Amino acid sequence: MDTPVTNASDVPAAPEQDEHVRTRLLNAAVHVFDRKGYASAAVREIAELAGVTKPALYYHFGSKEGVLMAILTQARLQFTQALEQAVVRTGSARDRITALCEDVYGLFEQNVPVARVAHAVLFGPPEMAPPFDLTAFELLFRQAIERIAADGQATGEFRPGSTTDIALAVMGIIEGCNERQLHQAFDPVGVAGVRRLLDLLFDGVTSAQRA
Amino acid sequence: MDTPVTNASDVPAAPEQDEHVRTRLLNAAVHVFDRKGYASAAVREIAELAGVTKPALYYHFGSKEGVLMAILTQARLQFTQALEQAVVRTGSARDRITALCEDVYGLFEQNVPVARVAHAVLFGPPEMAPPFDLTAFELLFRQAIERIAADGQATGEFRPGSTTDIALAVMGIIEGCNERQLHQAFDPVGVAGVRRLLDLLFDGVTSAQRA
DNA sequence: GTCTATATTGAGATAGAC
DNA sequence: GTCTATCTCAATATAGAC
Repeated sequence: MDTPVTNASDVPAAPEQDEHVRTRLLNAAVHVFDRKGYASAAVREIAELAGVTKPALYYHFGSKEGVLMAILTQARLQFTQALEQAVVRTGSARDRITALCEDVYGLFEQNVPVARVAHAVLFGPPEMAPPFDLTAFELLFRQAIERIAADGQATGEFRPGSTTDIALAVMGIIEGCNERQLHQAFDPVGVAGVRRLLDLLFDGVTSAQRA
Repeated sequence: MDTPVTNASDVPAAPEQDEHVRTRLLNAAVHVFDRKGYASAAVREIAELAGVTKPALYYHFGSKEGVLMAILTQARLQFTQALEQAVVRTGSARDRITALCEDVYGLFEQNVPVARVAHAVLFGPPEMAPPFDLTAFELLFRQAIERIAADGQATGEFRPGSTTDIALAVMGIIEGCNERQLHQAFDPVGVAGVRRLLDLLFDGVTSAQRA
């Protein structure tokens, strides 16, 4: 409220908030897209939430679609970068897969609104938003698991078999956990739950392994 | 095309199709909702696809929302009924769970458009459509698996542990398989894939079970 | 860069004839 | 029950001042 205005040289008057208008618009858009859905979201509401008016939004992003594209581009970059960093690890194949999955789960946990918007676009109708490839994340994730699984099979830690099947099983479990934190009506399983479910997959449900 | 018109007593003129208007509207709505999404779907397009005009739709369903509700109500009934029938089975716990999952996967496989619409509503923004409880299916599915898993633990077929964890792992794998057939860009794994992934969970990924 | 004011289009819903 | 014609309103986007 009564913060003194610093007369920095190239900083224009931003009396209320330090964030740039562009950032405020993006945050507001994520919030509104998340609650109303992209199609039902009103540009007016986004602008008001950001404390500006509609023309400011159109000045920065060109269109409502442009706002969504900016959100998705940023999210895709952030997620893939975090995934690439998480891939390089040492230890047993089991521990490496577990750590990777915990990272991915944590990534969703700390970005629930963006993840929900991205999830809606990924699984939403193709004619709603223009084509935006979000499968890169899925591919990166799957190939990382497949590579670790191949290592595990080479050392004898894992039983032989299709590494793609292993990756699909792991990703299914993680996807299930992620959807439980994306959906309001379900209780999130938490990181501990992720580890328990993965242990189940590694060790098996039955009491005796078959031939 | 050239089917002779039967002059049934109380059947009004339906020259082109035998289906009642209500059914044609529902099918058309599923198709349009699936492609455009509920919010972006135009009532006019639904009516045209069904071969009628807008007032006919409003006569039968009252509103665009009413059409969606009719679709979801019918889908929920159909899915829960099929699930209840699939639960009662005999054999080992492993076989019962596998058969149940194959049934659920097949249910989605044979109703992809409806499943996509339902999935979009379930995971879509809460303020878009009025609240419609689709979690009943999830609950029914989970409890069925938990019950079978408890049986398996009682007979010693399954290792002791949380039956909820077993259910969540199984459902995650199935949900992953279902999403791969709901999404256009992924290759469906098929029923054979479902079985392979479940085998992986039952037998475990590692070569030796730990204490 | 951001505003006020407005253009323009499209969609949900309805009135009333048949 | 289904149609033609229309109402009403909200939403994207823009023009032009400052």
